[in-house]
Amino acid sequence: MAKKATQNKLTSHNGKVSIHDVAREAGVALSTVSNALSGKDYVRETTRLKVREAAEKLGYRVSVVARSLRMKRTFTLGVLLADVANPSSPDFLRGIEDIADQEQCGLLVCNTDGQLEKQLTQMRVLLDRRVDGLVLLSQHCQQPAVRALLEDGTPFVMLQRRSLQHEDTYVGANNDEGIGAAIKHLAGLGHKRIGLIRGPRDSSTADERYDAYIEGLKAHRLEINPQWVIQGDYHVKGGYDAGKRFFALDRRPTAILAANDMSAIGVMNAAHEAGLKIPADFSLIGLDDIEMASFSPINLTTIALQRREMGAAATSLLMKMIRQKSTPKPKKKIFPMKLIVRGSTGPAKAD
Amino acid sequence: MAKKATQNKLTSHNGKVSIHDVAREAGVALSTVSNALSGKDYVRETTRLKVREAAEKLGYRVSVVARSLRMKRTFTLGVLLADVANPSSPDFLRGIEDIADQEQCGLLVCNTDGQLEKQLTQMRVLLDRRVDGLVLLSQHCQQPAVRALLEDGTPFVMLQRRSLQHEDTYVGANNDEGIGAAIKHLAGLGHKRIGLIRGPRDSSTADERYDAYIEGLKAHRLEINPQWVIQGDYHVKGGYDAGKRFFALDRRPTAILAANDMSAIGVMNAAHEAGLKIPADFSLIGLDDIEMASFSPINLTTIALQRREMGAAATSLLMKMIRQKSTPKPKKKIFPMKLIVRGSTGPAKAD
DNA sequence: TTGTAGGCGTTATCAG
DNA sequence: CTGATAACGCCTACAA
Repeated sequence: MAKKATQNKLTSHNGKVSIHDVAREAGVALSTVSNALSGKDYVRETTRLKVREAAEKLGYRVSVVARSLRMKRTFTLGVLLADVANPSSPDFLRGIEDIADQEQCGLLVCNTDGQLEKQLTQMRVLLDRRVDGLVLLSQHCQQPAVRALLEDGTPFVMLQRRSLQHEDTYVGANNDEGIGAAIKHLAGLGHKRIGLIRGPRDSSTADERYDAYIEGLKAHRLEINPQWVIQGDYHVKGGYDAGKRFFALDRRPTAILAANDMSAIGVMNAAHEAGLKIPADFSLIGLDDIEMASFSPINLTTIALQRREMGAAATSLLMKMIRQKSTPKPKKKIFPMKLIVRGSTGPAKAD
Repeated sequence: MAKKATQNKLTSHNGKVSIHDVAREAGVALSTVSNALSGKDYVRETTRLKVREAAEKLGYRVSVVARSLRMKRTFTLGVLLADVANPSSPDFLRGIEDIADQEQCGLLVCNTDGQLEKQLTQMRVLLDRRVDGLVLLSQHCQQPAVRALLEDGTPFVMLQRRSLQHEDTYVGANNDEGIGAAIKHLAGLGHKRIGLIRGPRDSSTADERYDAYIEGLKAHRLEINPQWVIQGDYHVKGGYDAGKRFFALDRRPTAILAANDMSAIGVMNAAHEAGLKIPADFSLIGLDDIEMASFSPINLTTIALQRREMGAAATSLLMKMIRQKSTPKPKKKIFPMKLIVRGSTGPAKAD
């Protein structure tokens, strides 16, 4: 019995107070402290109280890292996104946080800048930290290297982006519906030439929206013209460039559907520079409904996305997967999109 | 010697492969694996290679949680901010991330929504996870309860907010300079009545800016009028309300200095609603220079803050504190502010 | 240069 | 109901 060195350890706490100290203070066994504090129902109330008092007095705080090691659960979720600075990211993040908070989980947030290499690095950072699950809000979700990392067994959800080649749990939005409503709105205003600024390549969402655009044009028997589809990048600059290219066309669209609000803002910048008025000279529709879209100098008609709700839904799904260790069949949840008509759309100019 | 149960453990890895497995695969001792992988220079190169190969083959990834427990270092930083969704937050976050990444640290990000209660909860979440350090980008930094948590010994930096009652390591901006330049600019344009939308209470930065505003007016011998100082909250809504109150004044300012760009946007919304033109009817200056400020429909004259640089500087300071365990004297780093003249300022209207 | 033997702070499993 | 004791996976003296 005298072999353990535990005894002399009892006195020396180098800064942090541990469960040992609480046990000693409360005059109970170490395991009792753990049981009492973690709310085991078989602990006598008086004991629990005694323990709690001791803990309080000593300023004891559990070490989540020790607990994580033991429980093989870190109570931490990893979030991978292209760019926090994109105005739509924080809303998703908030939704994720809503659930994480209520599940006592922390959030490890990483940016990938849309670069595969960075994404891999960040995924490793997350996995090495043994996060309980991953929320992927980033591109490259069908790259082999990414998939390899995903095979690791850590539960994950795709949010807003997905891999068409894999059956993953996914939360997205009904792009058909959103784009459809936008085109219907424009058609109703008499627009016959509708342009599209595409989202980045390697984005499933951008693909879906493109398809929905084509479908929408067909549905309203509008002209489909490859010149009216310009590649964007979800950023202002891309929208600006696309806008300039549109304006340079001889037969140019009377309405532009932008990949997202930031692209639409880019178009606004370009229009301003070119002396074109919106919606007098052409109509413009964004997508996302970021806060800024509603500011009166911008006043952008756009297709709203329920980002916070989507983030929360994805995280709920993730938590479910984490809880029931076994991976049942992947779930999908598609949120509605809603057209918000503001001041950037108006009747088509008579030709 | 036959008492240890280590041996039968060697075969059973329930999912994750551990350093044990690598040791066995490589035919070396467990500690050698650790040494080899963590780059100890006394490991023979051939051994290191052998180990690396084995690790690769088995798909071994270090468990940062186990390492954290052992090393008493989690390689994780906690970031506390009022709101990720505020457009200026992500830029700070990026700066923080720049350094964290290069230091192999992860970032645990929490929102407080400016609520003391939430801030305390989040701080506990962070501290329980034994983050190596804290970046505080949130209010309430002089509340006793917050200070108590800070006493815990975890290194921390104040970014953009600080406690005037405590000597903390702090990274901020030169508010005098920024506000001074703005007022000089307005005075130069002939403005004699300059209003201010104040930042939230309990914010040191808002206080500093208010002081700078008063100093600026004095320096240019301009009228100081309490009616021209309206409380805002750094949000659009607060700016909108303030704007309306300004417009309702009988003798109203010909120029408004907003607490931040979001407040300024709020004023723009209010002006639009009231049929007032900027800068024809009054001039407006924001503060932050968020990306949006440069978009042509907004085109806001503003005072730029080097957010990303500030975030990075704060984090560098923090890392330094973490490394040299001892807490030397707190450092301060003040960044310049720069007036960016755009289209929201113009000559004062003749009275 | 490599191997051995703790122990970091918890929780879980069993005996009492 | 409470109390020993063994892991969890890793790092680090110290010994060989």
